[in-house]
Amino acid sequence: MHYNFKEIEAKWQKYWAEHHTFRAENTSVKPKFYVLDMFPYPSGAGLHVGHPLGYIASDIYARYKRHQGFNVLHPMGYDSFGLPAEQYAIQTGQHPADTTRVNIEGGIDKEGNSISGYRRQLDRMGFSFDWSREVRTSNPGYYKWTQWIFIQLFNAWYNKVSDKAEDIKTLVAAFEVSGNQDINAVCDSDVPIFSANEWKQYSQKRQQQILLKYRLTYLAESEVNWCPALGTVLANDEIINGVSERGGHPVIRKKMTQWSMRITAYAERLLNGLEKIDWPQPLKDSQANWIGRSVGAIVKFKVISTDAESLLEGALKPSNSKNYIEVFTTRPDTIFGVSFMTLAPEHELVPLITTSRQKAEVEAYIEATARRSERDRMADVKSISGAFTGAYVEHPFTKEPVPVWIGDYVLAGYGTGAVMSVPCGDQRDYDFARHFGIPIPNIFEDVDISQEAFADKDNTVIANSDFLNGLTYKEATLKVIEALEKISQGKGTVNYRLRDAVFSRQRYWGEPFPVFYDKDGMPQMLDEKFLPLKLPEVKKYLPTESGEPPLGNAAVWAWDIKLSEVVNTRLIDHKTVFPLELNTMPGWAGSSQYFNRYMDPHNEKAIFSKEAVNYWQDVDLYIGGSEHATGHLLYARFWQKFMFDLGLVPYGEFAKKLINQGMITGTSAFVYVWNKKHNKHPILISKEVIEKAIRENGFLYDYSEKLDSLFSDLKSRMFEGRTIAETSWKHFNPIHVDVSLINTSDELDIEAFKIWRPEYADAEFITGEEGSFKVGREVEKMSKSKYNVVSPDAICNDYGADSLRLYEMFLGPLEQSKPWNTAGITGAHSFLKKLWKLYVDDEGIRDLKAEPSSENLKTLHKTIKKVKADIENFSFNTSVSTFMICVNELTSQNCRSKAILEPLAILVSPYAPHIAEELWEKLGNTSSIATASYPKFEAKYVIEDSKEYPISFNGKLRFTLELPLDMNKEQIEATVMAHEKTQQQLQGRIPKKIIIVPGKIVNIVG
RNA sequence: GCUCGAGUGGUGGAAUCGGUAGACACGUUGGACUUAAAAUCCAAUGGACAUUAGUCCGUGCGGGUUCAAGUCCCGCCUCGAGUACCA
Repeated sequence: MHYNFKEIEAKWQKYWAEHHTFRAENTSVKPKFYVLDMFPYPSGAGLHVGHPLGYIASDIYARYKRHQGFNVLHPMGYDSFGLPAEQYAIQTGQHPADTTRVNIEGGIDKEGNSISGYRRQLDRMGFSFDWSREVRTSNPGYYKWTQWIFIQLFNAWYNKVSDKAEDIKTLVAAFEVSGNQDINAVCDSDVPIFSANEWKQYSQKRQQQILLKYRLTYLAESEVNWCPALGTVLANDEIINGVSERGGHPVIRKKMTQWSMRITAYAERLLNGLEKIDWPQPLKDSQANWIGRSVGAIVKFKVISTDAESLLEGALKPSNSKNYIEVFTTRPDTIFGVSFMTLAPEHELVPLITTSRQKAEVEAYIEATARRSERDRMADVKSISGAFTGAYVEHPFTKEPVPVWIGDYVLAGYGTGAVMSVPCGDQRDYDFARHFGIPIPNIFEDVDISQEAFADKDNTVIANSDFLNGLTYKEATLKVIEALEKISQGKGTVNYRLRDAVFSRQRYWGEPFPVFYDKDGMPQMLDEKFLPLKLPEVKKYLPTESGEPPLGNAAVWAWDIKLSEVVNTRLIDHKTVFPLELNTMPGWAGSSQYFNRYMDPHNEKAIFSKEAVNYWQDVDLYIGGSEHATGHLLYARFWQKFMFDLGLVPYGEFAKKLINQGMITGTSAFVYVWNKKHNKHPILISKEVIEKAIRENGFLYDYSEKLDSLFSDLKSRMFEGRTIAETSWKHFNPIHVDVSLINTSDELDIEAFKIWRPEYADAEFITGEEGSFKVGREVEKMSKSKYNVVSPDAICNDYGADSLRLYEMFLGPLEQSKPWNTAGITGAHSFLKKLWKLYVDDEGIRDLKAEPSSENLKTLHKTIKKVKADIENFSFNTSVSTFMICVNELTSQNCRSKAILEPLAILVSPYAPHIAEELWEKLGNTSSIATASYPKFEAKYVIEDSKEYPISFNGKLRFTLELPLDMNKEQIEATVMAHEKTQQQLQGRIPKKIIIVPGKIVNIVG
């Protein structure tokens, strides 16, 4: 009986589905274990062999935990809202829901392509997912709860005193008692101070406007890139040199009202929480970086001189006495080095303080910066630009006037949008000062600032700074903050780089907001009991002609508060029928709580039941890509903390441990084409021919007369100051070849290639000596356009899922990126065949009644120990080697013992579950191997009584010597010194020193 | 620029605590079986010199610590990822 993987794999996949082998129960006496994968976006291209890497690792872990007696939750679903489906809909008019369904479930797309579907692809790889818990973010039954969370966020504010989110009602109650004077909340910066009485007298609309400044999700004006010609908002990377990538239309920066998430309220907790979770350090670093906590001070500079005095009196003073300009600085110790101040061009005070003389220049500058996209502005760091406003502020200590400039190196969105410029201590201030001829006072002791600024905090000694002279950075910072606080012109503060997250998208294929706008234009939440608010049908998936998002095309998209249902937009009367929100939620909305929904995915009454979340608690192991470091993984942590504040989940962090699997790259294949105009037909040259010619002759023209004539015109150029190899290769045009046309020895199937690429049907192929045509290979990202995509289906057909699983793990460390090379899979496949042969011969199951030998037991227990340790360290590649070693040893030991082979099947089962089930059954077991208990390691079988000692002389290994392990140092020394080889090495010399580490090494020095 | 990773045979990689560098596999070469191919099995495989021992060199580069360094320390180089005027 040979190893018929096709039959075996189909048989067990069917068995698992029919017996619900991997269904997790929400109540169990077993301990729980939650293994989660990042769910995929179901694209039309299907999975390639790179995608399942993480799924295989998590599946091995989940199966291992089942063998260990855990009740394992290992779910899978689809992040099925997203841009590609929408773009496809715009092009073809097909509903994204339909194409998405086909991408998941399989079928025929509009071009007649047969799509096998994610589900079938995943099933073929033998994953132990509990499919009864599948979620799809685009299903109304799922996004109902995404909308529900949005409503909870809207109904919450962040109380800094309790340091958590609270119900908005508690805020209203506080306003009614004592206004907002004593409220310490995370809110917009422009909240006016009001008393309880004032609050009560505000109109309904005014009250709502104020509350919006406190809510955890709120409407705010955000700047977007608006393209009037296309009638749409563009992402930064869709703009090149200020015009749209497609069509070249001008793009302007425009303020638009958008929903935002007040994630900044959680900045500190998101940062601190990182210490509690076992996530990869690089990922934690990048989150910490993204949050960007910096400690410094806010300093207030009084505006003292501008000809716009009336404006100062009239416009600045009443709103929070803003005849001061606030800056944020991390170096308050350098305050005596201030020689100017710079504001972002968008700073709200710029128009108010600019003098009439400078007005034209400042306005021109502002306009010029507004025209540049944010990306251009950031990309162009080198050129220095700015303008003087004509105004002066007063230095808080010296009382000297300080000129106020604007410059686009100051970002409106960070800190206060204004900086105190200390050119001697900051390179950007230094460059700006140099450029505009502003003085650069030096406030550092013994530092030369004639060439560049001095920013080395740790080696700072302050000078020329009044009461700060002689102090270090730390001392001066403390002292200056104290002094600023005394004169009420500043205070120590913490600033974050993290911005609130814009939550609106002008797209169709996303979650609709459960929001309508009342007669005042204020947002109102739908009552929870009317959720889900389903995505409406539209005729077109593009923005409307008036520039509204695609939902503006929906005919039935208004909310009737009497009927409590969605009605035709024509009925909008702003009395009982109101317009619904036209934006949809961004991609990360649906993925920010899916891990909790898996605990109780069919619950219609609640996002999940208390019982379910109390049992499953949190994710024990999460595996996914590092590209989500500052997106999904940060937002999900934010929502989890919010859910924790509401008392819905037991922990503020959703995943204890996280592993980033590396990317599997493709190995592209190239042929090299010489297609100069004087060729009658293209000439393709085998790589080995080119290499041989270069190796032997310096260059190709010596190798072939025919080519010589073609290349002669280039001869002279070819050697010009470059290496031969470099110049030579330049004259060949490499083109990608589909990797399926290449055999394991990198040889091209020429006939197949001619069929695939008819334009080369009459090409001349210059082959190597044995008639083979070798391609060049290079590692690149796996992508359709590079023809290096390998599909798991093809591998399953040719070698089976078990081979695929083993090989993907064998490729290298899970977290590392590594190239795919199909040729190598034969190693994994022949391992499985060898394994099979241990149990089965031509007739069927072998007679396995033999008593295990001590060698057999040693091999088995060595393997148990190593594989167990490897799984727990996520070192799956080395455990595959261990299996190979084990099977090689048992084969040469001629092992015929069930006592060895039965536990071995369990060890292999997490990695290659199909063959393990089949062998388990052949051994006479009637139930699935999935929950068989994991073999126990017994040290007594692996105890060695001797060791082959390496004997080194002066650190160099000269020979090895087998010695009993119970020998002590003295005995070892005596034996080694008496050995003839030792004497031979020493040649009569007396060793200075003899190092003996029992059980390890002997080193003789001298 | 900043932050974080990583550099080991022809290739993917192993070496868990400073203790025999290159496990395991691919590829290559030679052999067996076969009319032939596939499959399978056996042997060799870091480099150089010597081909009987044996010797030297070798983990990106240059130093250092140590009886002993891929591993630890100092200074560089290269590649990759993230981030980008963050005051």
